[in-house]
Amino acid sequence: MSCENATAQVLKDSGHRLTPQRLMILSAIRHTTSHVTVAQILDEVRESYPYIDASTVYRTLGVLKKMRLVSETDMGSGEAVYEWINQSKHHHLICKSCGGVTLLEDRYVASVGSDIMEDHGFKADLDHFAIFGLCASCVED
Amino acid sequence: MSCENATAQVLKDSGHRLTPQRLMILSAIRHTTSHVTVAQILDEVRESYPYIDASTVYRTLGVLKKMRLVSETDMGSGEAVYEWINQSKHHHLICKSCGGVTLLEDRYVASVGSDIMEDHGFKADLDHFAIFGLCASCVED
DNA sequence: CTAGCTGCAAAGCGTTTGCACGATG
DNA sequence: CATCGTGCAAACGCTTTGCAGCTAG
Repeated sequence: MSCENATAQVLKDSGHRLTPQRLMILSAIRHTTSHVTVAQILDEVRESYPYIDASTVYRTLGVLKKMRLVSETDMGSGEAVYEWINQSKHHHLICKSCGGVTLLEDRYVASVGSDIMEDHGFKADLDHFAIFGLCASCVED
Repeated sequence: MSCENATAQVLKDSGHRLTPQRLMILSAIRHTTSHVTVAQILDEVRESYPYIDASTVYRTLGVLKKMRLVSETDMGSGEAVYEWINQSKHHHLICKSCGGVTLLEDRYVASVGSDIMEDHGFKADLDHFAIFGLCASCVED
């Protein structure tokens, strides 16, 4: 039993159909440690099923987004990245120089959210943040 | 003497040419209280000079970005927004429901930057942040 | 004069949409 | 068997690029 089985059930229960394509897309998203692009999903799925179309991936991601099973983040310039929403919130530090991605625990950001709520009544969506900058090794240059 | 004169001098000093188009683009950016899109710049400049091309605007913005005179922010889905970089840092709260934009003072975010630097050696670029969520009035629905 | 800027046109990119066929429940 | 999902193709919107002519310094 693979780990995306539970998700399959959730999809089914919500009135969506379970197709091979969707299972493969699901698998591609869950079998990465962090975020994926549509291109990466396509590459992976095409290894076993070459006829998958980008529109199918986008439409499936649309469903998963609406069900809050995946998050979409625009990392600026170009493709959006998608990530499985799980219990342990985290964020990403993206180096503008080398493109490296570091995980950042939620505690760095969490307090900001409650401060904003208190002062502005604004319910900030801080589930997944992309923070740009220069990583430790690139900052030396 | 208009307020973009100083900028004109900076451009000149850095070896760039001062063209009427650039002056008009400069004016369009500075004469807004907050951020502008390329489309808005085009609209404004075309009122006095209808032949301006989008590529000219993009190229000028590229120069201004490289000189750190304007910041580019991807507010997700669609056009990037550009903003004059000035002394008073701030961020934007963008309501996903009504699209309203609220200014957020820098102090909410500033401490996060130093924390990240301390723990990860990552120099986060937090000059201008776009924070999505639900504004006070939309959160009630 | 001559490097750099412009407008035009076209291409590029990620994403969305219309449509008829096929599969799911 | 009715609906929903798919692949294909084409369109979309924002942005970038090649190019020949023009212009600022």
